[in-house]
Amino acid sequence: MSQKELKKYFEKFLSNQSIFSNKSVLQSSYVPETVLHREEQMAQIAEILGPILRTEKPSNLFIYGKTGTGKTVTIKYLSSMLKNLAKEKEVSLKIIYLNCKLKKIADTEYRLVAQLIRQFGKSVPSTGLPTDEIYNIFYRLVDHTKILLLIVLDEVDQLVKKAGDEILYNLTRINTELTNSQICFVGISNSLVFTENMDPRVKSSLNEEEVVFPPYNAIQIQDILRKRAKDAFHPGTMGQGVLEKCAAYAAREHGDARRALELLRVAGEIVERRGESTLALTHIDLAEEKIECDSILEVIKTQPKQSQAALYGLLLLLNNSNKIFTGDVYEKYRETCAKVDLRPLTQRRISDILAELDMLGIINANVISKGRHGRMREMSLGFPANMIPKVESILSRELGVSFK
DNA sequence: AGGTATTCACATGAAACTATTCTCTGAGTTAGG
DNA sequence: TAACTCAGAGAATAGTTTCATGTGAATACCTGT
Repeated sequence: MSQKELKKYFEKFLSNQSIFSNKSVLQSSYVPETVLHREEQMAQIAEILGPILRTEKPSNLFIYGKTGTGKTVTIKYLSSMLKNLAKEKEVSLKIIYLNCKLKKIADTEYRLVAQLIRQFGKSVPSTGLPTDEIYNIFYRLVDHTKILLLIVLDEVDQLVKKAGDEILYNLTRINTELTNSQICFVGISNSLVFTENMDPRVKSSLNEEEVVFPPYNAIQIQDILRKRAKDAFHPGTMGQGVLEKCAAYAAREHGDARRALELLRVAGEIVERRGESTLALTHIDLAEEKIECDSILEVIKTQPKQSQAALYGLLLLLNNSNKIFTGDVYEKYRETCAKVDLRPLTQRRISDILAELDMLGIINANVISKGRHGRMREMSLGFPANMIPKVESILSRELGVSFK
């Protein structure tokens, strides 16, 4: 491309008035100045956390609700409010928000405590210290001055799933060791049955109060979308029925507002890229397709080599029949390993990898029994057939082999 | 025919092992006074 | 003698392997009619 052409391209981009006036409003990290349709939950939480303002330790709190039901937004909103009030009343309050799902940050016991320490502005090694040492550092740090500490653990269920529930027990026990300060926990969980298979000791010490966030219905999502769209887009760029359609999509997925917002944002980006001026219904369909496709490709791309090789083997079998079984995949997998010069893993491990791919939605797997002929996974692709070429090209690039 | 027992080909679980990354410690080494 | 280097020990963590046990139903094998 010549320089002139390139320049023209950029100029076109610039002259093209964007339909966004403030795109960040649609990003998931955005905290709006009012939270709609969560009045009841806010009141409950405020009541539970209220004692903070009298420098008393409130009960530990658990918040349940599926994704996109406003848990995180609500708690972030309330904590900034609490911070301001505490400053007014001269209560020494510190609120720490941690997302336990973030890999390499807060997804194990050690890292969680280390991250808490970092929030106090002290740095600790990311590895090399024994766990109780890190706890001791934390104790000293917190107990140094009298302070009320509110720790918000988002997606705790992930943490417990990965590292067991003693973590929570240890954390709650910190309070008994402290003389000056006090710590209060707020756990946020996607799964409603999260505490069910937890150790009863942990349960009783942590789960003192709980608030449930029900899914939004279509009307409520419409309200939210309308409000955000007003801030995010220039007036007059929104086509007839677009918000309603977005809301309908999201409501179908257990009222996930985050999804609806993402849909709207991606649709807007499509409109922008095409140089069109209004967002129409067809863009929503395109956006949905794009989100779906992108997320799957992204997941595949970030898989370890071994998983990719297993998937590659599975794709090789696809041409022959629709029903694919574990043994065949393993065989093809070994062949690919030989081709790519990869040390083949045991069947045991591949079994787990296939289960993981199933969890990720890349494939669909069911365990079936063929009677005398054994028990195995019956697998099929988890994405539409028209995506196969894209997946194949990613895999051959990652693995350095070519499909035939 | 109807009922029971086998058997296949993995699934699923638990524990142990491996490799990597990182800190800390103390012995040995070096350079300057 | 202080500063520096470097190997070794110990931790956390992710990814595997090894060993052990579980599983659902098609088939083989009885049983009594």
